This record gives sequence, structure tokens and C-alpha cells, in this order.
Amino acid sequence: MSNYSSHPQFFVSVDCIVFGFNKGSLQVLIHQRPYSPGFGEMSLIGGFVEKEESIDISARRILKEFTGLDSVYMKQLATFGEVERDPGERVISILYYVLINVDKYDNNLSEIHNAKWVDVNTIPNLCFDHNKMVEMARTSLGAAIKVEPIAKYLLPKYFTLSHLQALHESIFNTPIDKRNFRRSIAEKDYIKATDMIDKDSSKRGATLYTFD
Amino acid sequence: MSNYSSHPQFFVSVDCIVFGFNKGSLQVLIHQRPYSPGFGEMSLIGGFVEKEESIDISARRILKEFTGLDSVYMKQLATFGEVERDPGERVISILYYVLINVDKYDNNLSEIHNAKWVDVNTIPNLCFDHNKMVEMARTSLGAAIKVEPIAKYLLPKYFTLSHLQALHESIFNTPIDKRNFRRSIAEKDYIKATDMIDKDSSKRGATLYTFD
DNA sequence: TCAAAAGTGTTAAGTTTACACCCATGA
DNA sequence: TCATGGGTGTAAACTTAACACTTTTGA
Repeated sequence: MSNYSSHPQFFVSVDCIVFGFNKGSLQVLIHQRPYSPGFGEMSLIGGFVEKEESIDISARRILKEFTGLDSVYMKQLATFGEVERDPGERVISILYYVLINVDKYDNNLSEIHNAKWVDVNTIPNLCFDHNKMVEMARTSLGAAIKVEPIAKYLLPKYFTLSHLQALHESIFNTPIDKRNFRRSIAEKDYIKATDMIDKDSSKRGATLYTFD
Repeated sequence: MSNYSSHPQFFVSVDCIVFGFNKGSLQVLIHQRPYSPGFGEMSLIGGFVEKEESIDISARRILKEFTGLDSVYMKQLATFGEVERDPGERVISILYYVLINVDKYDNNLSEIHNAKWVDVNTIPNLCFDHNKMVEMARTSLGAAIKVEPIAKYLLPKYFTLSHLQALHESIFNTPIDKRNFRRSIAEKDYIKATDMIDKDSSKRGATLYTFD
């Protein structure tokens, strides 16, 4: 049998950068910490890994708690293990980023958790190393969205190309040429036009698209 | 003060995929496990994170133990936290890949640790999820080497373009056109020709190049 | 009737790929 | 003299970037 008992054990936490696309821009869910250390400071959502729970399952449990959502798109990014990174006790933290459809977010939970959505381009000061984590996640999301159909998890089932473009512009924080953008989308076989028209966001009406 | 004590603690280990470039191909350092679980099976090198030691420092300590080298190029890749991944006890493992110059590797350590170098394209069965880890590392190394001057850490100070090409071919496990390869290298400003000639690997002699 | 968002093509620049022969030298 | 690895250029295909006007319709 194994004998690992000469080695120390550590608290392990999961931190999640929850991205949502709201009012034309990419936002991140943060909340005010209700406990020390960092009491009252703004923080990513997170929690501790429990016994008999894989780190992925742990992330899902924490997300359920903070968003009310059961199945979300999650991707592990990195692990932070500096000895002093949490000023309370030593905690090794595993970072995930998470994509959710804000229409399904349970707004009641904002009050319970003192949570709010903030624009990814104007993130306030967060506790510990959390600002660094957000930048890392945004870079990674940018690389992924060029190549994988993950915008699906941020958008409603049907969306206009202007919405999709606003999402990309928000992630890269830069304007994109409309014609080039539409061509690049037309080349992706996982995004399809429907025969529905959205009349809410323009007078003329815009074709609604969907994934797959 | 913090009160984390209601949460469980875990063993945390570091696993390292040590890459070296030897005899024209990319190799990985593995060793035979001298303890259970997995006794006698081949394994990546690794060890436990200790108290007051950041995970990066932990990786450096373990590398020193297995290679004799103090400063190596290291990159954190991912963390594995399935409950049953280690059949002994639950261990959360943080994966790094590491690039070393095999000329500086202390060969005496191979005997002490039952270690050996194996070609990245013919890795034997390794214990636990270690084969999966190697594939992940190779993919990540491939993406990085196209863009960053990290071949520096695998090669001697002076090298021929044929050596560098062999390294790329080994990483991608595919032949590369010599003229196209040389053009792409000429465009990188961090690789420079010297006025030295290598007479060892060809009769005619080949220009030696170096990083920066 | 006009403001606001939808929609649509072409050209130039740059990048990537495919491809074959001569050179210098030691054995 | 010949086998071995070193070294070199060009054309076609493809990808990316830059750029402006017309359409529809509700207010």
C-alpha cells in the first residue's frame, strides 16, 4: 500500500471566472467576500474542494451555488500555489473560466451573495491575485473563441451577427470590420442562419443565427 | 482571521515531463517507481509538495533531484484532481513540462532513480494517467516552439539548422521542407548565425547558429 | 423623411506550401 | 570519385486586411 503520510496536506480551492455576455459586452461575475481574509473586498467566486469530490465537480458545485446553473461550459486554466497568496492560510487554488448564458442566471442569487456583473474592460480591484487571473482568462477565451464554437455558451439560442460581433469586440477590446467578420462567420460550418428575423434591436430586422 | 478548518486537506504532488533533445529526437525522462502504488511501473518524475514550498519551487526541487540541474525552463500545464486517479490515496497533481539541455544532465542519476530517456514518439505504457499527460505536454510544446525561443533550452549553445529542424520534426512527428524551414528561421530575430562551422556532423561543415 | 442598424464585394498585401538542384569535403 | 549532409529561389494557393455604399423600416 501507499505511504504518503509523511507528506503535508493542503487546503485546495477552486476559483471561477464566470463570463456572461450582457448589454453588448462581456462581463464577469464578482462578489463581495463575506469572510476573512479579504472581508468586504471584491473577489472571484470560489470555494473549497471537499472530500470525495473531483476538482471539476467541485467547480460545478460552486457554480451552482453562485449562478443557479447546473451545466455550464468550464475550462481549467491554471493553478496558483504561492505560499503566501492567501493571507489567511496556505491555499492552493485551481482556476477555471466558465461561460454562461446570462438569461439563465438566477438574479436572486446576486443579493444572497453580494454579487454583481462587471464589464471585462473595467474590472475593479479584486482581492489577492484575482485581477491577474481575470486577464489570464480573457486571453485564453480570446484564443479559444477564434477556433471553437464556444460563443454558443455565452449567447442565447438565436442571436444576430451584430450581437456575435459585439461579443468578439468585447473580448478583444478592439473594433472589428463588419464585412470581414461576417465572412469569417460564414466560413464556420457550426454557425447557421435561420429563417427567423429579430425585430427588437433594429427597425429593419436582422437575421437570427444559431449554433449547429 | 480565516477559518478554513472545516474544509479537508489534500496531498498535492508535482509531476514533471522532462524533455531533452538527444540523438536527433525529442526524448522524455521516465523512471521506474520504487514505491507503491504502481511499484515497478514506469512513471513520470514527480514528488510531493512540502510545507512552506510554492508549487513552482517544489517542481524545481524535484527536478534537481532527478536531473542534477538547478535552473531549467519550466511551464505549468494543468492540474489533475480526479478522486481515484492515484490508486493509493487521493492526490491532486500539478503537471509541468520542463526543457533541459541533455549535455548537462547528470547521467549518474539515471542509475540512482532507475531513470531512462525514451523517444517521445514511442513512449511505453506509463502508470496512472501519465501517458495522457505526455501527449498534452507535447501538444503544448509544439504550440510554444512555433512562437517562442524555447528551443534554446533544449539545444546546446551552438547548433546547426539541421539539428534545429530535427527537433521540430521530432516534436511534430512529421517531415518539414528544408527550404521553408530555413526561411522561417531566418525571419526570427532571436536566432542568429555565427561565423563558426560545425565539422562533426558533415564533411562540408555547417554554420552554427545561436539564440539571441 | 430621416436616423439607425442590416447587409453586401473587391483588391492588395502577406503568408504558406510545394518543389529540385548544385556545393564542399572526407573517406 | 562518390556519398553525405549543406545550402539556395520561385511560383501558386491561400489567408488576411482595408475599404463605402445601399437597404429597410419605425418613429
